[in-house]
Amino acid sequence: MAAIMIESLEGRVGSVVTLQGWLQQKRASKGLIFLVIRDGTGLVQCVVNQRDVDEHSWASASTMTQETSLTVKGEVCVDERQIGGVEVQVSGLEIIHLVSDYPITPKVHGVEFLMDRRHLWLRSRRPWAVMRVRNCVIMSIHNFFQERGFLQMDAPILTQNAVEGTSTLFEIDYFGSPAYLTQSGQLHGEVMAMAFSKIYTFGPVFRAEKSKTRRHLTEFWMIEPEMAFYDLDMNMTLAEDFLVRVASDALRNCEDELELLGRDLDALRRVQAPFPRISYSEAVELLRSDKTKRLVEVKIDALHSEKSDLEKERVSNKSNYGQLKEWKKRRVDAREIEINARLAQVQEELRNLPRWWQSAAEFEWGGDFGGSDETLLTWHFDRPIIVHRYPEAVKAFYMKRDPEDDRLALGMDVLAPEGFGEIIGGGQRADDLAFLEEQVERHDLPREAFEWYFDLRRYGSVPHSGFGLGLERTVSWICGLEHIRETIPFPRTLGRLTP
RNA sequence: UCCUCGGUAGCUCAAUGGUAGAGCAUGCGGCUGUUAACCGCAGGGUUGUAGGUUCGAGUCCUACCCGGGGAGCCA
Repeated sequence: MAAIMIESLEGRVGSVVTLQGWLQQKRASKGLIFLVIRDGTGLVQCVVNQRDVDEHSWASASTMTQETSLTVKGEVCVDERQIGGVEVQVSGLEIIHLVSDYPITPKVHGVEFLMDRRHLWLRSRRPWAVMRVRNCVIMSIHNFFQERGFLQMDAPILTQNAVEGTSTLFEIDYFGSPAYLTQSGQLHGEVMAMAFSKIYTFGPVFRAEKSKTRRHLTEFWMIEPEMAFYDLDMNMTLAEDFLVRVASDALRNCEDELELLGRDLDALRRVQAPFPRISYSEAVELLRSDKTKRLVEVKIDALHSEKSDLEKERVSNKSNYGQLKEWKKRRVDAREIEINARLAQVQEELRNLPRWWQSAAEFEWGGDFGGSDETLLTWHFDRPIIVHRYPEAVKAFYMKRDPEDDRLALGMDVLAPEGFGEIIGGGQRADDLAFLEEQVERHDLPREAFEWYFDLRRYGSVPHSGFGLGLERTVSWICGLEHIRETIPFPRTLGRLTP
């Protein structure tokens, strides 16, 4: 009999099936063992009753340890208490490989410990949910563009071009000459847009930024659509439709996964067009306004009352401690650890918020937004927002200038709500040869390397636009994750290149 | 590079300058419906490294190493 995948068990109530998988968890009492089996498509509890199985199967179930691989046979039964509503009454089982000392035990682990064992951690429930959402987001992206007639193209990874300065590029030796790992497929995307009108890239990019934050990877996947004959407004509308699609596909296909991750689904349901569009100048005003000040004050008050509640609870727990029974003391000890961890978090936020407000209040027109500024901006809205028309100095050399105000570039960023920040950056590209030549000179870029790019403006130049979406930041937002390193199977960060 | 927090048992964390502990994991025993099961017993430690202060240092001081978070930069 061929093995059945766990995800298809619901439709097989009453029939006898064979499953193959790994033991995720075991609970035993006299004459009865509960095995939770994982096969990548889901989890199912298998009940081994000593009365119903032969001696060999019973012995196997008894000795079995976490992550032992096995084949199990049994009848699918309805049990409302289980996830998926079914469990398997085991009639026989066979160990394939018995494990001893699997390092990731069913308890809380620290980040470093888990990252060092990422190759095993990926078997756990949270990574399972995240990787399934990532897969869903990837399919959603392809479907969105394919349905709209975009051509998928692969930009080169090895390149000579430094699109936004060389300080953040990984340099390699290319047969004796310097070359770089690409940090964007955009320039090559523009080439293909002039050949196919609407294209998108989907590939890895590399940034040698020495950033150690929850938003940064040195290797990540970027999606960059590029459209001939699109102006800034059309570009923004496309980005909007795109994110609405990604969020709704995730809600439709990954509700279980998102719930396992504790995601607030209502926040995702609010991702509907139109997104608020505000200009950079309006955003600056908003940052400096009393509205932002009040928002910060409300947050600070909430944190203060949470802090005093936690401290009160800690004191009252301590005062009763002596009279408690042993098992209750352990409860209190565990709760104390929880309280301490949350208090540390609250304390850090309380330290940060006044600084954030300070820097927002003193923000001067012309600068680029920092992470805290973006967070404060998104707190004003319940869905993603689009900020457009930035000062040209903070944007890339290839951005088109605003015909109505030469100080501005026709760039736009999409900021995800709930503090997740920038997930899309893009804009309308400069289509005038003389302007681009001047820009390359002003930015001190090697002119020779851009000759082929200039050709696009020599032969049938048209208005065109595009944007780049960071896949991992998007998955992070959809899943509601604290840290981007959980969104990619093998994250590459400052100081981590293994596993 | 800078700022900030941390490093104690396999893991997560406790411990006014005064005898290093708990939970989980592991092993053994108990329990026929468990949901991070529960109950009993047992083993498990060079408190990151090197110095210093002190009658006495996990705790205080100095330097270094490693890690978390943040700034800059960015998706």
